Amino acid sequence: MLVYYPSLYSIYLCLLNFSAMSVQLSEQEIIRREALQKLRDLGIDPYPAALFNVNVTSQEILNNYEKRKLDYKNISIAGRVMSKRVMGKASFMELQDSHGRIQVYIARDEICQGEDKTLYNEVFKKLTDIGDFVGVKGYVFTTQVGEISIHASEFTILSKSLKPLPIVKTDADGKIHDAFKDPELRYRQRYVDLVVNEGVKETFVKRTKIMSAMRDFFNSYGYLEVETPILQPIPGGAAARPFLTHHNALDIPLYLRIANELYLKRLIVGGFDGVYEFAKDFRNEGMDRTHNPEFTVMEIYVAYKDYNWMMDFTEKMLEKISIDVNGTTEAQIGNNKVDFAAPYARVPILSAIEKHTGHNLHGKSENEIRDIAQKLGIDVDDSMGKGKLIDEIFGEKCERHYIQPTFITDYPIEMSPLCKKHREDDSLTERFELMVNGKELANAYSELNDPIDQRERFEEQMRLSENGDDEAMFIDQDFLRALEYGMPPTSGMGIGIDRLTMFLTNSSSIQDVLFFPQMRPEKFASHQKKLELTENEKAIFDILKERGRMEIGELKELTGLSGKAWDKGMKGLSAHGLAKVEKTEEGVFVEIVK
RNA sequence: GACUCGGUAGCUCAGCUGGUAGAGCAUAACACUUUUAAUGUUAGGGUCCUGGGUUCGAGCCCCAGCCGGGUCACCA
Repeated sequence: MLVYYPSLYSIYLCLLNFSAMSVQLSEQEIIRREALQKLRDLGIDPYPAALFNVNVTSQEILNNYEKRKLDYKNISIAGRVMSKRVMGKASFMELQDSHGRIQVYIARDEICQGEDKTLYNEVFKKLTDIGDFVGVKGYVFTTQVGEISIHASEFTILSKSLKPLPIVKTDADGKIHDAFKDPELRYRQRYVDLVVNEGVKETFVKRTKIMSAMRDFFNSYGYLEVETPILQPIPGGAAARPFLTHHNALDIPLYLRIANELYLKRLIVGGFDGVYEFAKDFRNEGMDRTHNPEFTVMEIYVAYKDYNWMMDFTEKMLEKISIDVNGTTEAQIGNNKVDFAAPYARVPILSAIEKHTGHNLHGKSENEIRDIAQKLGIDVDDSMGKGKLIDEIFGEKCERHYIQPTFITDYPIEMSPLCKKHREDDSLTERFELMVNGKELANAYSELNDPIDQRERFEEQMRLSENGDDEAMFIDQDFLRALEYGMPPTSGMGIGIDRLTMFLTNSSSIQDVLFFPQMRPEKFASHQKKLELTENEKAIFDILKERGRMEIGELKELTGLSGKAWDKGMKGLSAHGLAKVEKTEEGVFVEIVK
């Protein structure tokens, strides 16, 4: 996108380049920069280059020390200082490494064996801040109040932190105080969220485990993990609005993929038994608690299978993933307890509708269905075909009832242009969606491999497109050519990784399972070197320039500014360092600063 | 896109239907060699999101905007 607008692009780079501008520092940031200089003055590099050997993690110590005390006589550990409690000649600090936190005991005469106590008195007590990375060597012991701790014999600064972290404290009852929970700050500064909020890392570790459990499952069947293009000349495989970009050398438009289905099927045409891809897809649509413009979908295609086989496969997969990740098939999702143990109920969509509305739609015409939808209180319009109407009815009246994993099967043909017709009813397709907690989790077909039927379905999509449906699919001629060479009967399945992660980590927002959810770019205060005065500031400055120094009331009078405008103007001028207010016995004077 | 809630110190938040900006933690200084939300004493720290308006006077009221959350709509 940016290449279309070079001027915007340069403005954007300018915004990003905020570090070059002077930034106002808080008191605490200034103090930390001073500490940095003092360390250097003491001959200590606050950012040493050498590696620091670590031979244990906090978790290992806390788990194993009681059982194997002798193994922890000579340990070396590194991490961030998360709290400091100084008590004269001895102190405690909490050290946080990638696995957790452990308390460290630092006694002055232990880390300073000789006469020189600088390392303790200055470096540790005064120049070490919360957030600094430090290395500690020593042995593990248990304090009088029973906390497993490290007794430090050596203390090393590994990296100085210049920006104070939010302080989150947990009291004796486990109650969290001053939690860092402003969503904007948490998502924009995920690094801080990860450091100070317990449990955030765990969500992301689980996300990765979900993907590796899934990968293991597929690999155990011998299926091949592949990569297909993200930049596509025709965005196919789903109905959605794509992002558009441009390739300079080829001078062609390219789309960011909305799905990878058509490419994976080409690989089945090419002779692979099973292929799968964890794909970042991109859709240029609204954002909310469950939608991010880029998201991850796993799609898998297996030759010589149908959607019945895929249901068995999918439920086995989810059962395994749930156990691998959470140690149980049960998952708490909001107020619901969901059990991922196979097998799952299988309900044809028309039966689901009959059950929850009392209307049997089998063999009903489009108009009859439209009447029923209206009776059910659903907004309908003439552009909606049979498939869309059924989808609406299901979405409004049925979807929310399927809390436990349930395969909803046999969708109407109009909604599924890439799916094979049902073997028993050609108004339906061999498709299922897996519903969990009232939401769609996975979608699968017996893939359409009849090239002539596929061409007709695409042409039907084109007619929809001409009727104004801007999400109808494009015709992908190369994909049709591939099908004409022949694709074996194939079943394919796609599953939303973000949504699955939300379910298995009980997260209510997609932003909680994405490290960096999309946000409007942050504006950084830009204190340009070139001063630009506001109208108010100028009015005051122009008068003051003439006189140099004058009584404040008189100056205000002369400017003719309102109280607020005057106040803003004066504040602005002092902030720029152009004017100074001085209080003397004769009164209050404003002076221009040279 | 609509509605709604919020934006005040580094962080978490108070702020009386308008009158000199507050607390806790954090920070600085002093004391303290097994503490643990360490403690005690003292001190400093503010573009009250931005811009207008009303007013003698606005963190507070009015208008416009920016950013975020929630709900709904659109959308798989």
